[in-house]
Amino acid sequence: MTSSVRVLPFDADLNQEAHRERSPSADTVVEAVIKHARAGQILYHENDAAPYCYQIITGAVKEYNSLKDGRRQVSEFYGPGDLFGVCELEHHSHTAEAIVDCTLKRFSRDAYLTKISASPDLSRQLLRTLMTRLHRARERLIMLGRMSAVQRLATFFLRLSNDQETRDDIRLAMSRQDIADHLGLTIETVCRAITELKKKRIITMKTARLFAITDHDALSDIAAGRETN
Amino acid sequence: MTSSVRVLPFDADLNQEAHRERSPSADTVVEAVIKHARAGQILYHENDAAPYCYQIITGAVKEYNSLKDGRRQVSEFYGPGDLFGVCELEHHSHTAEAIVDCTLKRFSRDAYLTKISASPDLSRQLLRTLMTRLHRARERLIMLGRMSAVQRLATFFLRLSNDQETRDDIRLAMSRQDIADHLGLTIETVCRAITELKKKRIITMKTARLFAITDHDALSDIAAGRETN
DNA sequence: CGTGCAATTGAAAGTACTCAAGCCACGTGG
DNA sequence: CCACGTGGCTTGAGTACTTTCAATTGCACG
Repeated sequence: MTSSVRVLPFDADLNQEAHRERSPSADTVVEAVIKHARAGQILYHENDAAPYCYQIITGAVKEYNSLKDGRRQVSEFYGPGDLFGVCELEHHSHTAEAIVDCTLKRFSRDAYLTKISASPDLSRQLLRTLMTRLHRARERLIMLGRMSAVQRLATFFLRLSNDQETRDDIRLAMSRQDIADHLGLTIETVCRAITELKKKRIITMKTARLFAITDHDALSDIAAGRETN
Repeated sequence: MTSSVRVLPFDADLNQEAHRERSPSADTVVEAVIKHARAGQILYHENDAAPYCYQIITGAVKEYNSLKDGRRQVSEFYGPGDLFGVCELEHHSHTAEAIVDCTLKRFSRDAYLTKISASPDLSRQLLRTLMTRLHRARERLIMLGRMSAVQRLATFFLRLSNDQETRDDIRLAMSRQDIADHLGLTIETVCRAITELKKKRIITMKTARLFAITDHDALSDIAAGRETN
């Protein structure tokens, strides 16, 4: 679920609507160990040495940075198939935490990178992955710098919807707080934005963590800033 | 000047204060052509094919995305020595525009990337560069998502100061509008934030485009959110 | 010494935030 | 089986900060 950062083979086009990166098991490249993590468990901290990277089998993980005042910036959510923990230098640049119970493949980051850099093809692919991630981070810059609360939420929901196979219900693995930390908002503002979308009958909340997009076009309009008041 | 994205050799440490990437002339890698650009000239547009990348000899360039409503998000400013236009896929993901008259080296992006991916060492370096850029983009996410106007400006000024050799006066190549577009603010808010810093005697404006940091510590405090009202 | 654009300042409006209270689903224990 | 407590979510009221709109000032240039 959510934004994928899968690594091999890389066949997404940056200019496509849904630019996803696909990857087969990372253990086709290096040997992996299966790990389990309970909800809330931290896989690694910001500034920890980075011996391993991970691929999610089931569950969901958030990656964030903490500020001294306790606020957090969630840079990415990862779901089944997603690979994370590779795109850093010797030390992790953020904290990774399971948001629900997870099953993960863990493998050596060094072995992986060595394998990668030995092959021009693979390194080209990893380069592309990084470029895509960079591109996305910059898209998010626009979001945080220029979009209103409802716009951000609409954009976020659209991405969830894109990343998901089923066209219907969307399950939120993350809490309101996590969403707020991702969108650069407070939890209250997220709630109010959700309420606004509900009132306009653009989305329907079945439960707090399960909803459906009723009017996909209207949601796109809002995300794009073409309000159809 | 400003945030450097130099490519070879890469010896910066991500966890250091000033994480700069150094690079000798890019033409040590592939042959280059000298180009001139006048202030305001666009080097390439968002979504253009990306046959070339550039290295600045003199002058300054801004890299931005435009929104349909005319607003812009400036993702990066580049100055002498900086290399740009490499870290994209087949198409440029932003527009590059000279903000003052520039002298540039232009060279083939393909040749450069091919050369790079042929060498495990070089590709490792480019990987590092990309990882660093990604890290910076995520730092900026925190800025746009969580910081107040004055905090953003303080952070921006500190970065300018870090990137500059001379400890004293800092010249702004970019307009207030450019700064606003970079920080996710309006031009008026940028002015007011500058005025605030002036009033607190933390900076001194010699002219609108030339200033000095009078109280470096206070500026750091503000940037970090430790207001010493 | 005008002209024109960039920068600055002021006043009013808007949006998100803070603080605080209410709601709801769920699990625990009487 | 129900009261109670807990934690996450939602709503309300008031505040703070940024934006918007509208002048005004300042500076470079002809």
